[in-house]
Amino acid sequence: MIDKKFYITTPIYYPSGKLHIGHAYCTVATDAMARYKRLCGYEVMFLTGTDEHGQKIEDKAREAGVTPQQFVDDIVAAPGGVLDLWKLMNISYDRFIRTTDGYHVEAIQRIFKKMYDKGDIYKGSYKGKYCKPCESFWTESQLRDGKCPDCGREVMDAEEEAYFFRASKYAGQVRELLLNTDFLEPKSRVHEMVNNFIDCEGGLQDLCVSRTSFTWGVPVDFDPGHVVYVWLDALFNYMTALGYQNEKYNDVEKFWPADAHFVGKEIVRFHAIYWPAFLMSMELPLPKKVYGHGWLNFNGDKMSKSKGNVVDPHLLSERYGVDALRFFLLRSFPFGSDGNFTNELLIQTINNDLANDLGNLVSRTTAMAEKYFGGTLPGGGQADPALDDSLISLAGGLRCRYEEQMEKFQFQNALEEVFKVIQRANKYIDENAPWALAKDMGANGPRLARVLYNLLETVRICAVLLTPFMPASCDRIFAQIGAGGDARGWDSAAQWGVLPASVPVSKGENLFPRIDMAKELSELDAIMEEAQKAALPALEVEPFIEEQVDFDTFCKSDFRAVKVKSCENVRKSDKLLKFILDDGTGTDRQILSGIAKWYKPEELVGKTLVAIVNLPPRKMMGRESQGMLISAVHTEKGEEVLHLLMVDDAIPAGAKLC
RNA sequence: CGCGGGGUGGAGCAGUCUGGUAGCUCAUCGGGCUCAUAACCCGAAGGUCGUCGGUUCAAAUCCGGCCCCCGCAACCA
Repeated sequence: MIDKKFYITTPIYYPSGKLHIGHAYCTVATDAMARYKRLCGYEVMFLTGTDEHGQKIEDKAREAGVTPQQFVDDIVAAPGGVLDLWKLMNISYDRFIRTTDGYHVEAIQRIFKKMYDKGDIYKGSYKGKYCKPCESFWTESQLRDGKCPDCGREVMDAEEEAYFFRASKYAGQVRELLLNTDFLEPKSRVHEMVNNFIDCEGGLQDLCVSRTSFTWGVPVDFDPGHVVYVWLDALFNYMTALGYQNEKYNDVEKFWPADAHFVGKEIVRFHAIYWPAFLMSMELPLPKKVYGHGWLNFNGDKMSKSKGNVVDPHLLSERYGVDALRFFLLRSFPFGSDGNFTNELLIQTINNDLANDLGNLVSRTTAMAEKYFGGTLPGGGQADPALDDSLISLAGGLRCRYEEQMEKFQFQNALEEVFKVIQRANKYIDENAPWALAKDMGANGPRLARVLYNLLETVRICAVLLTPFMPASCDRIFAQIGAGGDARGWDSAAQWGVLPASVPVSKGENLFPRIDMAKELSELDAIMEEAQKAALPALEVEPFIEEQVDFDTFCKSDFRAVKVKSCENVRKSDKLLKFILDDGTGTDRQILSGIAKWYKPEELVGKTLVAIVNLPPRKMMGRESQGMLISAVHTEKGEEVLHLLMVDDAIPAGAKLC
């Protein structure tokens, strides 16, 4: 008997902030695969979730003034959170695991103990660098120029007691697994893993699996002070969610080993090396496949929060429809390699594939069925093999070609096959010119009915196969062409003539409205620029200078109170203001200052300011500036803000500041 | 020499493993059609496949040198 079970997972995402298009990409791919397998008749378990422990969450929660649990609850379960996003994107997960769930925590403790008892986990020390003021522990590679990446100060050697997993013991077995099986795909990732982490100098390193420097994690129950460090905690989610080492669920027998873990390329290492090693240690079967997909760049640049160029899936879903976004992600990029996300490509794909080809095909077909036959085709019809055969054979063989690509996770190619058929159908309309046939319904009615029927069948088959990608839109297509339940299934996608001849057809609203590219691009740019600004820190000040200045040097700077006698814009300059100042000497002092962006000249006249007066004079725009006015500067939302230092008008001109 | 990936008509990509007429989508130009969402269909122009050398009857494809871009090496999918 064929095994008709299928277990597939996404990574569990780290909820330290809002999820972005990259998370959506992986999840949509997994969802399409899960839906495809269900369509094929498999009993599917589709797992996703969140990885909620660790230092970063602890820190972020402290910043936000809430407990770590409140912090992750908010990001995961609150409106606009992870659960909402998956609901919005029509993600059909069967189970959602949070690593803070009680059953998972207990299971991890049992697993940790078992590995410890077996000797695969041992106590050692984690050598690294410690920054005392920050109370932070860093690895050699985390340092920036040999100093603390947070504060820039010197660090010292330190040791932290920690438990380690004896990965080295399994290095040989893992190496075999990677090199001699298709456990890890795409193949190109295999060499990267083996060369970098197994065949490297020193061989596969043991993995640190506990920490004492923070507390937000699964406690090691037999050694207080230690919490289980991320990967052991996180990776076993794929099994605890089935009920491994806990009583909450009971599906290990049924679904383990997993058929596929979809993961981003940055965590391939953990899934391809440590995960199998953990399982070997526990003497458990290994998953059948780890698939490392690529990343989406944005306009050729890596997406990152600090660059502020992350793409928001909420925004795009709301603007263009969830199905359009889902389709775009899987149609445009080969799943195994990086893709370059651009707004232009998004709109282009929606317009060309969905609006022009698919939407318009459905639209013209249903419109003609209504127009010429009142929505109900007469039975029979007149076939014409010379005209019909190439369409029918292409559509008839589609499921097979599609399946071949889907089984390899090549969504892009599977969709390509579907769209070849859709394009062929548009061409078929041209070849048969139904509008010409319709001019003499008496003579051509049966032929016309047949032509339209063939189109409906083609649309139906394509819609069945597009269902995993665009479930809601395909339902609308089925409704328009009158396809009932048995005309929507996997078997029916390989059969021609499933729709009854007299099926009721109705032209509904346009499935995918065409988008005005120029208008949309400029609006999107504006929105993203806005978002980028919002992502910048609210308030920033210059880092303090570490180096000390000796007192004598400081005293050499001559700061004086000065009164503004006049102030005007400098011609041909949009930055400079020219000040004539009373510095108490009786001789006017002229200073040029690049602050026109912040002040109007007239509002400064009469003010008492502070200037350094013994700087060497300097020419600016042909005028001499004899000193510099002192301002306070900081950055707000990435924008520089400046305030001139204004002091009490009771202070006489020329008073020295010291 | 840390490790990987990539450089193919104007743009974005496939093809490279398994040498043999260089393919797709978009954009451009010309034509057709009017059922349809100014959509659809046909045709054309445009590439010495980063570079230099080697193997071969034959190289985008195999081998070697060089140049350029990107990623990983640290909890961003």
